[in-house]
Amino acid sequence: MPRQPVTMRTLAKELGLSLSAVSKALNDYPDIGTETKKLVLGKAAELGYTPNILARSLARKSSSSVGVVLRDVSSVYGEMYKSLNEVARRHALHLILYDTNNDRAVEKWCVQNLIDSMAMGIVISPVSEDISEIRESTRGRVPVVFLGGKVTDDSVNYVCSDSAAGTEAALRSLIEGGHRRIAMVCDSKKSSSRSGKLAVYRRMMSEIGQPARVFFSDDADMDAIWAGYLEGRRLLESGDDITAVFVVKDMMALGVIQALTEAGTRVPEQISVIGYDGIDAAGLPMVSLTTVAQPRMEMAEKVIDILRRHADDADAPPEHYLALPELVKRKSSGPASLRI
Amino acid sequence: MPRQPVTMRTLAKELGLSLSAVSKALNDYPDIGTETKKLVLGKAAELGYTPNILARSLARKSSSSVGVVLRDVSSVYGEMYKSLNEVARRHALHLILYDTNNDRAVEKWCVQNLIDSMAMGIVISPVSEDISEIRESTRGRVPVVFLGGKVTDDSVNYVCSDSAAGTEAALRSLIEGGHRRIAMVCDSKKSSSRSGKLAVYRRMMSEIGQPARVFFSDDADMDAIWAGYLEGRRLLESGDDITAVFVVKDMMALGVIQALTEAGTRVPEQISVIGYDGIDAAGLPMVSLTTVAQPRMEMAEKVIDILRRHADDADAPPEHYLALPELVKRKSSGPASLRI
DNA sequence: AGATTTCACTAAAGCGCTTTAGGAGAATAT
DNA sequence: ATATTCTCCTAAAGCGCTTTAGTGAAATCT
Repeated sequence: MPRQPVTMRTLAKELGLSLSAVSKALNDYPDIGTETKKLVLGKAAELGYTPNILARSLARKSSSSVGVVLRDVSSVYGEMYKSLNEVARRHALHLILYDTNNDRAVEKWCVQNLIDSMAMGIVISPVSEDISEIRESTRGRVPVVFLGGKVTDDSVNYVCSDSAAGTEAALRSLIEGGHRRIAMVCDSKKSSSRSGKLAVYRRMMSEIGQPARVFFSDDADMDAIWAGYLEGRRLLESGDDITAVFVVKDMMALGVIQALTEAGTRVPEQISVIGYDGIDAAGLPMVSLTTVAQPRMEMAEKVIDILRRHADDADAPPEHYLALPELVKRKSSGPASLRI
Repeated sequence: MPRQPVTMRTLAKELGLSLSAVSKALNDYPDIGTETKKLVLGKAAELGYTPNILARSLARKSSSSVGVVLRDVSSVYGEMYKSLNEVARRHALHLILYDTNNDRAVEKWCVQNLIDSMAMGIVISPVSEDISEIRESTRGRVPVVFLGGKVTDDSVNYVCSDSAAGTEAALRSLIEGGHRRIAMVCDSKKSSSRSGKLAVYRRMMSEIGQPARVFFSDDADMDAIWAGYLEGRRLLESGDDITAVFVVKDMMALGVIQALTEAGTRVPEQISVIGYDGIDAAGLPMVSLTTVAQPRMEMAEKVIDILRRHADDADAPPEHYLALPELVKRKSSGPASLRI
């Protein structure tokens, strides 16, 4: 028999109490008797009462779910979802995950939907650096945290890894390994310079008295691994006798490696490769990519943290968090002395 | 100025109509005038009205969000999320994704939460094959589709790949490539035999007059890649002169390959390896694992399909869908003649 | 012309919960 | 003894939408 759901009304009836008394007991209000509270809680446990989240959210005008809007769930940020989910669960929050597939229209739809579901917050890795539309539709209604280096507008909340520090760590490890002719492979001119990776590279190259050797892949729509592959080939054809290369994205780094090994260049014996992101695949034994990994749990915690603070106080000042990434050394890089 | 949200009441006031008229206009009811409908729709567009999803769901007693409860989001089913999300969006559905981390308590919490949010449906890759608890809490309240081969109880809905067909395709390709001494690596005794993979293997081995060479890794809590690694070593130590191996999970296959290459056995020249699942990583150039890939889009469509049908009609009979997987040949397998 | 049907709309209850204002009774103060 | 404060509870409005029952006017039928 499909007994019908037990609501607050059921509890109230059973105990001869008013609805408000039950509500107060369940929500730890101050003006409720200790005895009554016990009674209500007992009955609730007995009847297996669980609050209807929808009704509660509607009445409270804010739900307990946060929207996660990603350009591509099969990216680092998708992999960060696991951490995000765990942190969220600890705070009894629910995550609604959207993959916008890099489509601004879809992105807008997702954001609107989240607003209409009275989401408690939105974390988003936006399609474009132009976030005016997102700001427009979320305007004051719901706190937003931008994820990843795409947005570093100080008037909004954002969490990303400190790419300057990460880049420096990667390059320093190469330089300390004796490398001098170090190339850099970037995805897009804009994002690499905005995040500071490019600037750090330029500075460090000039510090060791080397020219900057930068390879740009500016075709946004290309598969990252394939983009990396093309740049790997260009790098080989450049004629520069490069001994190491720093790639701004792991996926592209895999493409670079592919191009190198295909041309008979051994990694890391002839050329060391370091990526950036710390994707799961980098850790596979047959991949074993040295990479600058982002501290996922830390970032996830910070995201939820900021969201909660801004949910409590709509006028809280914008917050920014730069997580310190960690260089994870694997088999794709080594000292320059490996060279024959 | 943070103008306050425009609701149906706003529209009604502006147009001098009743709330119900507005609702009917927006929801395509039959008993509403064509003119009025136009007026309402026009005003709605003008004021940028969007319905409050929470209120709607509460009133309708069913929401437009489906819960996706996965044992591990970084598995094949996590990778299927992208497809699921796309199909869902086409039907204006929202996906709430949970990672249970293989914990039954967490799983229960997730399911309960979905019920309390009046989810329109739940798709779940359950922690355990004992789904009594799940059935108990969802009992009639919400349609559930089980994902993956763990559950094949005909009294519930499930969608998974036809592992018998997949296994047959993999083994046939090996046999046609001239292989005879073919081993099989399984994760757990139960799941491999329940899904039929083991039976097919046994049958096909006997058909070519070969003994079954099965390696079980029964430690459930082990990292799949490491589990595969161990079985790979056992396989080498077995002394059997094996030329090919079929592994029931891609992640384990990667471990097997790792063990083989580490021992100086070349893949596929000396031993061919075929996995099962079709995870993204299998397609990476440096991995290039031959695998039995599940048709994600097709399965996603079927899942949503079943859910929708059962949401409309609570008494619809249970449905089962076996998707035909496809053998994707890559560099980890080849004909036996490669052997020196 | 009167009875019946159809059309297009409104009123009002309800979904399950929160929250504000207020009230009865007991405890303390004057 | 009355006035004041607490304490614990209730009543009722409200969140934004859906949906059933009902109503007056126009259209159709006999």
